[in-house]
Amino acid sequence: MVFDDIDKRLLFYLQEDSKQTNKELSNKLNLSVTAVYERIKKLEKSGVIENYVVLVNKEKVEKSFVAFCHIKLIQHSQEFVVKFEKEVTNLNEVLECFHISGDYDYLLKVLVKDMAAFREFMVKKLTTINHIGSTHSMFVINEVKHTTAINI
Amino acid sequence: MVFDDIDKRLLFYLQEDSKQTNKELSNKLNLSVTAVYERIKKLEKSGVIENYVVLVNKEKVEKSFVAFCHIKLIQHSQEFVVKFEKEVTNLNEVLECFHISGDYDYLLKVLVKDMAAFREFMVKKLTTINHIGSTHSMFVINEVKHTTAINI
DNA sequence: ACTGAAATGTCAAGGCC
DNA sequence: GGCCTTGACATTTCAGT
Repeated sequence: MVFDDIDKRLLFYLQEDSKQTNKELSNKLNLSVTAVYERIKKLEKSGVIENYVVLVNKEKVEKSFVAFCHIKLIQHSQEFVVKFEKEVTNLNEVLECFHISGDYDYLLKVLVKDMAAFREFMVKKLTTINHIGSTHSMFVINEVKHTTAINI
Repeated sequence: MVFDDIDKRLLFYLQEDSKQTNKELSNKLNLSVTAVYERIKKLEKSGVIENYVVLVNKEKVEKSFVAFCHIKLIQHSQEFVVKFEKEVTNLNEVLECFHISGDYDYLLKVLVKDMAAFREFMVKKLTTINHIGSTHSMFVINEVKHTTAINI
């Protein structure tokens, strides 16, 4: 699918605030409401717009502790990898999991209440997954920037 | 603010799909439309619901390359830190930036088109920021899990 | 928290560059 | 092909209970 400048601006606005009405967007883009509507539908159908979601303030729901965990597997056979990835995906404390280059195999972003909850998570959940060799955790002291908006 | 089970379920649904109508939500929660409406307003006012956004498919907009960059500063005076954090925040390739514990000071999540674009980003943007000591980059081979939904 | 009603928004149809 | 106007229908929002 091909974007023009209007599509890019539209995506910019929607990534900032998806609750704007088509009327508000039509004013910003100097278009009719229907034109905006049709462009959005096209972006949804083509899969560019993947989803509409609410972002929740993690402090307000008592999930203030963010950690990144490096993980190395013992072995890298297809079977082990698939199983590990599936089990990690099922952990709701794990918001993100990436297979990465470098000394470790995976990088996980973990969100829990506090350090005690993190310890609990490591001992009772993460390290009970088989085939994990070593782990190395880094704790977030401060979140400097965090956006879901892609610059298009 | 105190949540009951209904609020938690409501947040679960909204974190999955914020485009559901209050009517659909009222069915799932066995409430009236207005009750749902009022609960959502309360969650917005209290700041639990931070924002409504569109999530864009990064492959579809030619941003398929994700890297994590560790950064160490030369010095850690207030002045240097503030300036570094401000400049990093202004880089649109940087989606996330965390001040972290461990060998490095910061961890950045960078999103660009490809390896060539990443090189460009490092040479022309990131390393032109003053006071950066050393960097260490890790490349994402595969995204195993990525969600914005917090388990409440 | 519910009902009911006004205000507002979404979306389809048809016509015009 | 993309844009506009119109109008029907759905949803949001708010007052009263």
